Amino acid sequence: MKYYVTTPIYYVNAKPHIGSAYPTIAADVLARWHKIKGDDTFFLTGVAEHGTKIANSAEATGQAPQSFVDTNSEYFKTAWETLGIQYDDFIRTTESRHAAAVTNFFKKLKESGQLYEAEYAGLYCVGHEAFIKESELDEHGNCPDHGQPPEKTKEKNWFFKLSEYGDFLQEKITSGQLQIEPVERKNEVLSFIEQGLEDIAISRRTAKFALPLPWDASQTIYVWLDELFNYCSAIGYGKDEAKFNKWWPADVHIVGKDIIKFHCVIWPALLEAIGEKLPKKVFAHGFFTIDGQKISKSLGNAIDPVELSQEYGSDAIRYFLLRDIPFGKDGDFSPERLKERYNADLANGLGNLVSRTLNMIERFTPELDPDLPVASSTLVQKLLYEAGILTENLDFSSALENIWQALGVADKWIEDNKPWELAKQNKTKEIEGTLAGIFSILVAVNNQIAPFLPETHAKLTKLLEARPIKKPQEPLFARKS
RNA sequence: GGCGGGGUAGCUCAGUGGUAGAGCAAUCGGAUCAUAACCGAUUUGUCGUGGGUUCGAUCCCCACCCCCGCUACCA
Repeated sequence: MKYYVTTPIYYVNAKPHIGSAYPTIAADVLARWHKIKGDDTFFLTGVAEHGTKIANSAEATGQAPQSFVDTNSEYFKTAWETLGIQYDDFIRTTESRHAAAVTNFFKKLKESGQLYEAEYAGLYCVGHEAFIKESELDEHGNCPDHGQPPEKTKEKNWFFKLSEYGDFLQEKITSGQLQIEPVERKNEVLSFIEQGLEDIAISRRTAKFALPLPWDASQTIYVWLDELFNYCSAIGYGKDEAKFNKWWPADVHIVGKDIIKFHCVIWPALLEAIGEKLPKKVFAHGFFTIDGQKISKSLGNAIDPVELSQEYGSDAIRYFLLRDIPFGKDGDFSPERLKERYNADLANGLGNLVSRTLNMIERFTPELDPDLPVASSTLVQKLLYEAGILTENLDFSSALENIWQALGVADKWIEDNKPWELAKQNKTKEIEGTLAGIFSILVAVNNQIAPFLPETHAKLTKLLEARPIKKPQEPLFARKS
């Protein structure tokens, strides 16, 4: 089986923050899970580098746009490396492979007969140097940022006949050929489609730092469409047909809930227009607040995942984000909560269990051969088996909950059998039975945590495979006070 | 305004027509192999407000209050 998973491509105007790390970690876990399972897996992430905002930001720092995005995209690569993200490809929309693919894509679109030229009437804000939505205006009808009324402007653009795709999309979504999860988001998309779709302008006249429309040099390609196409350009669309056919369609696009319409309406309609298959699933994750407040530049409360993982380790960040907030729902991120989880689950839970188990084996039963088969707990087997299914269904928090319940079974088992008492009575056989059983739970748990906590998995594997078995020199997770 | 989701222990949430549960936090006890970690017990709740149906509602109905999302072309 092949498995193709993508993240959104992040806008390099800002540095990576915890919010962009979130879907990236989720995608990484999924990709690792499928790789372990033996699926032929491709995990794509990347950055979006075109647009007027980028051009303006570059100008503000006195750089050429290209060198600006060259610098900024590196921040993302560094952040992902720190967080243990093992992507298979990292696409940048300013790469020539992307530009070439997008050009092909637009030629195909034009040939499809789904494009036409028309006037686009909109509210143009001079301060923004861009069109502004009516809903964005303040109560006086002014631009909230620039305090002046926008001009009603018309410009000639190329349009895509999105309005003709309502029935098509509805059918694909309700039939499940295009899955949208969680279900709230699916309903949202369906109700949006029911209101009637309008055609969309796919080119711009005033945008800066964007790809040219292949047949009309006065227009640039609407950057959103340029960006959406990354999912295809990265896997060789129009260039390496074998590669493209191997991976497309995507098995899942992981996206933020703010961009579902681009992914669930515009994107599938465009794909249909050029005769390509639709992605199988779009999964929208929720947003989180920081200490109950929205993440915003003006509050300056954006959290740098690199700094955070220097304090707690990247595995702890991965664990926290996926365990504490059900994937698909909104949540809150606070340093206190992270510490609580870290201490309760990682230090006291997993770390301490490993420590006490290996220590007892070293002290009481150094002769124990843990590679001999033992009767294992059926409860643990069930919990871990379900954890696998939950992971595959992107229910990461429940999967981790199951795994941690298995750890609880092990702790209880130790408590019930009290190996230290048996040791006083020299009941070696009994101790061996208990400790071998606990050890087998650790082995099983270690396998299940591999996609979530890759660093810990590597450390624990070393500990569990060492012969003779020794207690860890350093705690897996040192408690934080 | 329209459509949709939600208001349950300090926190995050689950839940059913018969007067409420989990995890974390807190308190007490046990244990001592372990990262003062582990195990057990316990506490707290007018289950948003006011009505209604019912023998009985947190769960059904009505009204109201509050919060959140969507209501397209900034990405």
